[in-house]
Amino acid sequence: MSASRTARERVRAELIREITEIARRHLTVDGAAGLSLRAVAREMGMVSSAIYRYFPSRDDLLTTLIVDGYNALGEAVEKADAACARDDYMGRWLAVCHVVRGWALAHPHEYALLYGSPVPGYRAPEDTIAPATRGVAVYGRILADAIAAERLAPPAILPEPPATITPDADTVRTLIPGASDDVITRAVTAWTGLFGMVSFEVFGQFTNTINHRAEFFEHTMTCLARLLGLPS
Amino acid sequence: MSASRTARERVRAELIREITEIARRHLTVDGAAGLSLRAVAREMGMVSSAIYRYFPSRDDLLTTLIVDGYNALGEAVEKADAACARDDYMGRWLAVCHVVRGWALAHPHEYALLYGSPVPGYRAPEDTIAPATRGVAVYGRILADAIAAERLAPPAILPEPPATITPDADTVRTLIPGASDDVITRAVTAWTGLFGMVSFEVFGQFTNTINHRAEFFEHTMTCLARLLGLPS
DNA sequence: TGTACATCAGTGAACGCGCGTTCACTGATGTAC
DNA sequence: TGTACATCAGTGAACGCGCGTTCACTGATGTAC
Repeated sequence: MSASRTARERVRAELIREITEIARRHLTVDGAAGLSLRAVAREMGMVSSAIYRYFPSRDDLLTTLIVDGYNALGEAVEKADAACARDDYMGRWLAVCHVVRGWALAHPHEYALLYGSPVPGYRAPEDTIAPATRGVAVYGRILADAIAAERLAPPAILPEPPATITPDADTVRTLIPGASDDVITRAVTAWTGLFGMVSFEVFGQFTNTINHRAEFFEHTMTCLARLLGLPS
Repeated sequence: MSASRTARERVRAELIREITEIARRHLTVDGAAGLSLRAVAREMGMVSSAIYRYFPSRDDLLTTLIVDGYNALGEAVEKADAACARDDYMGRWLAVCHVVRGWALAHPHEYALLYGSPVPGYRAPEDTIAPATRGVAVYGRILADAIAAERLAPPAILPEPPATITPDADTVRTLIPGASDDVITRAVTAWTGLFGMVSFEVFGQFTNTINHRAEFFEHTMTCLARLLGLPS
């Protein structure tokens, strides 16, 4: 009966969900290198070999965590953007910044998994690429919208980028249609600036130095937006 | 005899050097989490317990590697800066950027140890703080020199930072005497921008996107310098 | 509706591995008289 | 200069632990006639 097959499959899906949930929690305690199938199985009340009914290997579990992480962050970014007025480009950018920072602080080890040092011995499969671009796609749309509305006015304080980088700019341009090479490089600068700031905070580089981190972050993100030429 | 004590001590110092060298090489293969005293001992041709004559624990070895890493990078930064004309502030900044990037690409795992995700279960002792500031101290001196020579002219495209961050700015100001809160926040933005860019490249975020990385880096670092107001 | 068969989940033991750290010990190297 | 003693380096065995993965197996759950 297809109804009962579904029943079995639903239990199966639920268990997969439970395993990843536990694994994710273990991640936040021991980091990626310390993620252990046996420990997860123990917490599931299963014998360690039973996990292999659900994940063919430890690396597969890790891949699932990475994909889930990108999707969780990507979805949060999409929602934050969607909650803003379409023509409030600065507001949309800041909303994205805040949600990235908030998510990273709430899930530091997951953030480290996505944007920190690569896990030794782990090679990310193709499946991780698409979810990884969800967040940056939103960013591209904000800029593209601003360009289309002729509201992007980058201050003329910078030299033109060298023509060498045009092929790379073309790649990025698929995310920000209509952007000049100059805007593209500014956009990459701002985006890496966002993650540089978040990484410094999450990885502890601001300890004993910057303490009013929310305000600092807000202001520096505004700086980057101005470099980009976002209005207001 | 004090000469022979020195002989013994020199052998000892040499062995410590050799151990850290091997450990550093293992780091570049397996990452920090995979650094193993036993593996190092094996390569030294020693029995594993012999290592304990030189390092009281694995964490101590790790601390040594971190301190050495900060010192190596710090020294490289100092030298790169020293090789520039004192009043070529832009040149000095770019020299620092290039040496950070070059060192990170040459020693990705060491870079990850210093600026990547923290090693799970490892807590950095006080000894790592001083060497950690060597690089940023150079950066501060460049800006302070430019300010003193009245050559720092940040473009007036940014709002003033909120007064809340003044206490933090004061802390940073010990590194950049004479800087206003506005300059301080720009300086932090540029510095995190540098490390954001280097981390993205070293940790693989530019794969399949940015390929002319040296040119891209050079240009974005120039952008950040202009935001800072460095001349020429 | 009832029965024979196939699928699947989970068990338990095992393989082979590596790890950090401790401890009693053997020799060799240095020191003090 | 020679000898008794102290210091130190390195050994080898052991403790107790955890890991990923395989494999033959037992039951339970579903499927087809």
